[in-house]
Amino acid sequence: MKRSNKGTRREEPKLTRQRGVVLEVVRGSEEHLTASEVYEAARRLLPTISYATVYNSLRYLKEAQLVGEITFGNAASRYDGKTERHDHAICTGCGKIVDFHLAQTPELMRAAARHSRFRPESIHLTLRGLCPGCSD
Amino acid sequence: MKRSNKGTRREEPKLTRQRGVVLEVVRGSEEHLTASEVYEAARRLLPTISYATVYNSLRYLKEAQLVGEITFGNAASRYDGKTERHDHAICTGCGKIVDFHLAQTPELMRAAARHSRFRPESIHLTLRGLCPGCSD
DNA sequence: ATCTGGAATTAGAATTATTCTAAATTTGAA
DNA sequence: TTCAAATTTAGAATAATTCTAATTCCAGAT
Repeated sequence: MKRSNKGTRREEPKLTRQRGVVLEVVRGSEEHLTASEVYEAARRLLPTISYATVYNSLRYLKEAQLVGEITFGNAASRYDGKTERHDHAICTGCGKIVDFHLAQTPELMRAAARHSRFRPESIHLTLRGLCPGCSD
Repeated sequence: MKRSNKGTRREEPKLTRQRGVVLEVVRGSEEHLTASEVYEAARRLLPTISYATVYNSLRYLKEAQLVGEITFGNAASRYDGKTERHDHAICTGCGKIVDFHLAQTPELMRAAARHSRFRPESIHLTLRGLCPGCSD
């Protein structure tokens, strides 16, 4: 039987040309690009791609779990080619974002679920502080 | 000697009438209100208050550490009258936000700092999942 | 190969949250 | 009281994202 897929896509993702380009751009960057940065880069590979398609593709790829979306404060979302679960540090000086991995997140999620009485789905952890470059 | 106060206000906060009203509204609500909800409520207490002043006041109060700002995804910021450090769970079904307190956050912050090599300032933890009401 | 229906793409308009601007008002110290 | 600085105000401006409606693409059926 085929399951519904609300939020996450179970069926094999349909990678059109433009979605492929967007994925390639996100994966190909060391940094975490914004939608508009993705658009600029994607346009170099496929000049006819539209802004809307970049947004559509990013949403599609996110639901297919091929990219991650990072949101901080009210700033523009950034997209992440790394899909394994991980955490982020953001520099309060220059805005730089760094990935890292904390081993204790599974227990953390259980603890958070216990305290909140929520049925847990995911846990998101962000460190704010100064990156090595900004702390003199 | 008087210290500079970038981001946080050291001197005693100046509570004008409108700031007082905004603070009262945020503190007086069980929920975490958006700026526009704060505006609606504030206007009932002080009908001449403007939207811009609500935003200005929220920023001022946040810097003075009298309110907290919560941001999730690309949704509007919400404001929190509780200023002790705490964490949030957000329901992926209905959007409800619940506060809770995890004892291990100080160690967590140290671990995150070690992994990222950042000089830590604060740590933010969010559980996503289904609230009791939404998980049947 | 051609037709056809659904999905995807496109350009640009619309929406929403937030910040900015400039003028008016308030405040408080001299 | 007077004056400068801080605050408030209304509305315009900005920026990120979503929506709309028309067009194009593509896979499967004929």
